[in-house]
Amino acid sequence: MIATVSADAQRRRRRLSEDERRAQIIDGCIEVLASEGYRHASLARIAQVAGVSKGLVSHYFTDKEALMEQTAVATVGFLRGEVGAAVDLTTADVPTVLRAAIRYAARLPQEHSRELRALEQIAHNKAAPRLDLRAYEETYQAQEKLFRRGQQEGSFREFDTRVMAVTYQGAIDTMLAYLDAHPDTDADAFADAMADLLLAAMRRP
Amino acid sequence: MIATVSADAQRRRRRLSEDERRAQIIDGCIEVLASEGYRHASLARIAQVAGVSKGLVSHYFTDKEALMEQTAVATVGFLRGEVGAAVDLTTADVPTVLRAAIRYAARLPQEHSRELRALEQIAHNKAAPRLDLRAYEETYQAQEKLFRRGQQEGSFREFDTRVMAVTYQGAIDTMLAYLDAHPDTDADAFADAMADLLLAAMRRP
Amino acid sequence: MIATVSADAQRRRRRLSEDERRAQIIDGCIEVLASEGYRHASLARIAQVAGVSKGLVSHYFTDKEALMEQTAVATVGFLRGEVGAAVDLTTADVPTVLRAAIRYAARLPQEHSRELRALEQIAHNKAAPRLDLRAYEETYQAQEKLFRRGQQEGSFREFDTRVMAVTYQGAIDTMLAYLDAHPDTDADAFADAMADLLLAAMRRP
Amino acid sequence: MIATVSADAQRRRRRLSEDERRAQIIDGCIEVLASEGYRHASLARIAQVAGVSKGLVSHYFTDKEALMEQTAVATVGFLRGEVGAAVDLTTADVPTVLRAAIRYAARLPQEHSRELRALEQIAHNKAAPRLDLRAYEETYQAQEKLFRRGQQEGSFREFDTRVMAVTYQGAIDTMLAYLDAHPDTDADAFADAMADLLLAAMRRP
DNA sequence: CATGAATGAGACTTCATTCAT
DNA sequence: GATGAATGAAGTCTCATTCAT
Repeated sequence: MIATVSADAQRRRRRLSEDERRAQIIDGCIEVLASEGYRHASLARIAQVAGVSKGLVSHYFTDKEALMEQTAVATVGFLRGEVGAAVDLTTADVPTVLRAAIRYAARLPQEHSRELRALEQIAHNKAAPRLDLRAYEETYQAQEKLFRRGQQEGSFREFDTRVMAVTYQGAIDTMLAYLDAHPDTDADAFADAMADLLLAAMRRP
Repeated sequence: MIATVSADAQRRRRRLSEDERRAQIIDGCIEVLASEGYRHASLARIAQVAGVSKGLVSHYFTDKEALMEQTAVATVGFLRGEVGAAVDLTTADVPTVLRAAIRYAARLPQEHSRELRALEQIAHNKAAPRLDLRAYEETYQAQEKLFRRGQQEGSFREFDTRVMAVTYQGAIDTMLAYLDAHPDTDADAFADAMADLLLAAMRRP
Repeated sequence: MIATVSADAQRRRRRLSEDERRAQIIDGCIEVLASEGYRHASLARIAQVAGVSKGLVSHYFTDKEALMEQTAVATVGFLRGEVGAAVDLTTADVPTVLRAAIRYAARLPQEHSRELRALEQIAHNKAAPRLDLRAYEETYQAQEKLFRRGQQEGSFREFDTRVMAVTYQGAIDTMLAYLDAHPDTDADAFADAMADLLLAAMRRP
Repeated sequence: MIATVSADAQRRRRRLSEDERRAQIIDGCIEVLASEGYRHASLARIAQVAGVSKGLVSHYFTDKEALMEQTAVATVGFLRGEVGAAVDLTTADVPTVLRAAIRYAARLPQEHSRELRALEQIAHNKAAPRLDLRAYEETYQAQEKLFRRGQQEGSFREFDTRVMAVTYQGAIDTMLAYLDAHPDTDADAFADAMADLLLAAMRRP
């Protein structure tokens, strides 16, 4: 949970700090996006789920677009923190890093399905798709850097790192959606198998 | 082009068969989705672009959701036909089939960017995500069948075919989006490189 | 009455020509402005009084500002036509023209109180007051031309024609408001008395 | 300035007397009305300009209408005081009084443009137009009394004093608006010319 | 006394859908 | 069959007013 206030949503006219209210509204926004989709994510519905009046949402967020954007930023930051805390990108060798990253990613749908779904809803419905492209570009570059390190360390063969980054990211994203849609799947096993496949694609023969 | 009626869209009150009308409207729907996005795809705008009255759209399609669904079905069928015509799934050995399939897919964004974008818009805005799951399930099973054939033929090593299918499909989908967003990329080279990577993941060492 | 459709306002889903609908809506707008003031002239109220749905108002008029502007233009044109038909500005000598104009103006509050009030409401609440200034400037110049003709014809003494125009117009406008607020007043007598006063101010002694 | 507190508007939580607070808020109200118009005169904006919280405005004034009405009353009283102090209505002969009054009025747009504009905004947006009528009635009667004195003193000819009062007041009001809209005009010269015209209308030939 | 967070009614506008022509 | 005028529900946003602090 990003916000821990949802339990008290019933009370009337509680006075909260600006940050608490923003978190509460953003949490409601995530909830509606995740469970009902962007189509039904009206400000009225979000306010209702957040346990807050419509007017208050408009008071804290200039307009709907701003709310969505800030929700996305907050959620990305939150997830990045979770992943970052779990995966050490620097010390280990690259195959180990990738295995850990894939394994960790595979657990996200179980623990943060809500946030993942909300993010996806925002990403595919926002007016300005340029931010998306930029965000992906950064991700690709970070991954390419990692792949090149693997190549320099000798564990990876030569391949086009950009193509690999697109392949890798596509596999991960699709795995997240698949695991979210099939909760009975053994996520760790699935992740390990996918890591095997991807590493087989990269490893020096 | 799915429909070949767009040229005549100007003419007024042409008497067309039901199928022609549906195709005309679906083509307008694709056009608006691809160039203006789901947000701006009102029935009025679709009718305008299709060169048809609003009332006629409602006459041929129960409601907006039905129009979107039928547009998706028609477009998927169309694309599947295009790919199927180009790739012979039976005679060649599996690695060759996959190379050809990936290469062909990579050319889709150039030739059918409109249809791909429209499909994406529908997929991420539709009310019922179940169709997606079912459609994907069929695709996964077809791919798994292919992978198992490769394993039986001896060209592929043992691996979890479901995980491979998810990996493979994710890579392809992401490639399509990447090539659509980066039109200057050499699609054939990109496809070949990705085929190398995926086959490296599958081949017997 | 500008529009003659108000009687049928009850019927449902009558299909009218664009011009008739515009006139119907403009008539409703005038009615609300005159009887309830700009404050209460919401699109919803106007639609209700016009016997039309809210949506139709938005269909025929881009936004509220456009509705108000077109209502003003239509009403000014209507009143100008009424006055123009009654007063011949060219043949008679200037004092006679002014007497006739003042007398005619004094009758407006009886016959077109609604239109006068509506115009006033729009004039004092519109966003761009520049049009007002321009409109008044034109009026002043037309009056100055008339006053100069009187001076050349020898019936008027020398005076500052701009100051006289401001005085004259202020007197007329105030008379209209006064007669509208005091319907029992004998409008013709009032007009004649005011014409006497204003002509006394202008006549060669 | 009606209130002399605006300089201190910055200070926080100053403890002021009730009257001082009211004056402070009324001054903010005038300021917003004059510079931004009734449309933008929300209580929030008025409170902000007055350097006071929204809640305090509601605390001192029952509702928005009451604030507007009291602002109008205070401003009218203020302006009347200014004029009254400058023009001696009793000692001098009537033509002299009128000349002085018109001249003084002509200076108001320079010195009290803010108050005049605010008053105009309130007058044209208030719910109850009855106050206006009553206020005007008093003004008319005072002027008629003056005109009758002029007739008794022999300087004025016989004329309908009510018509003259309406004419006179309309001329003055329009002059004020004209001078406010055309600041480059020589106000004294304009006033003298208008006094000439109005006195010509009244004087015994 | 004073604040400003919070509410909720209502304004404008868009649009899927209906139906007279 | 085909049109597009008309409807009305829903959405976003504003703001006068209330009330916990």
